[in-house]
Amino acid sequence: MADTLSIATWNINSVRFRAPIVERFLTEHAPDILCLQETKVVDDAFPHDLFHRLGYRHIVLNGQPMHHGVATISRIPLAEDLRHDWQDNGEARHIGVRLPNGWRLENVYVPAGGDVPDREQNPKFGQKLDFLGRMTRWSEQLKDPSIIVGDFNIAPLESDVWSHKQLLDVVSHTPIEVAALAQLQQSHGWVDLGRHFIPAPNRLYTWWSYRAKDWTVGDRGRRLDHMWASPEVARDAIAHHVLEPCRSWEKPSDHIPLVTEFRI
DNA sequence: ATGGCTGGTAGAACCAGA
Repeated sequence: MADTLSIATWNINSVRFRAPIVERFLTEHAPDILCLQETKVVDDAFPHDLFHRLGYRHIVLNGQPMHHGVATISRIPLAEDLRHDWQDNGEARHIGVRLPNGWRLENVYVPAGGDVPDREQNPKFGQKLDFLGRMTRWSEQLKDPSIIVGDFNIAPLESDVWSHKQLLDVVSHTPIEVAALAQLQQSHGWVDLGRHFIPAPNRLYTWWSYRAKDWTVGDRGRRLDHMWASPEVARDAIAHHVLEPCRSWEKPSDHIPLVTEFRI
């Protein structure tokens, strides 16, 4: 009998503040595994009870005070794997696990990179590029069937942003970031599952700013969140969901969840 | 009109997100 595995990724912008919509998402969509970014909570204060109550008893954390933080939450057993500090500054931006079938699942929160797209004027932009460079060197060596998901903070394609022209100088869509992301993708032959299921130039966004009073007016979105798979894993991807309605839920995250279903 | 808002933490004329 064929079986399926569904994996979700969501930049939640505080897992504690967002508890009601996390519960709604898990109840309505029930992925097997949920990868969260920007949990904004130290591991000791993580809301384990919320997830246990919903049937998610396997949780692997990499949190820190105040900012950042990632968590991988599952109904099926997980084996904790490596956690990388690709920025080399102690921030909690990655956690890796192994799934029962041997796949690796990497949950990553790439740095935003500040405002100015120049590493001389803005050290955060340099850190973002260095993070991607270290990821690329890791990815080049990777042999195992793997899935990497999360908030990559880069919208690579013209159809990944509401205005290619107006965002060319805006961090997240600059040519230097797009080139760095392309190198990372090429280093393992990663399949971009979002564009596998919804090819360019179709519109595909995962983030809308909080600053607009109504996020749907003008639809000024960007595709910052991604799900990538090794070529052999991508062959088992059978469906992909982009859950835009979650952007209109009560006290929403500025990012929406993505879900991919795999045949296993 | 891509920063107009948001959350965490301190108790800010804060920081960070993107």
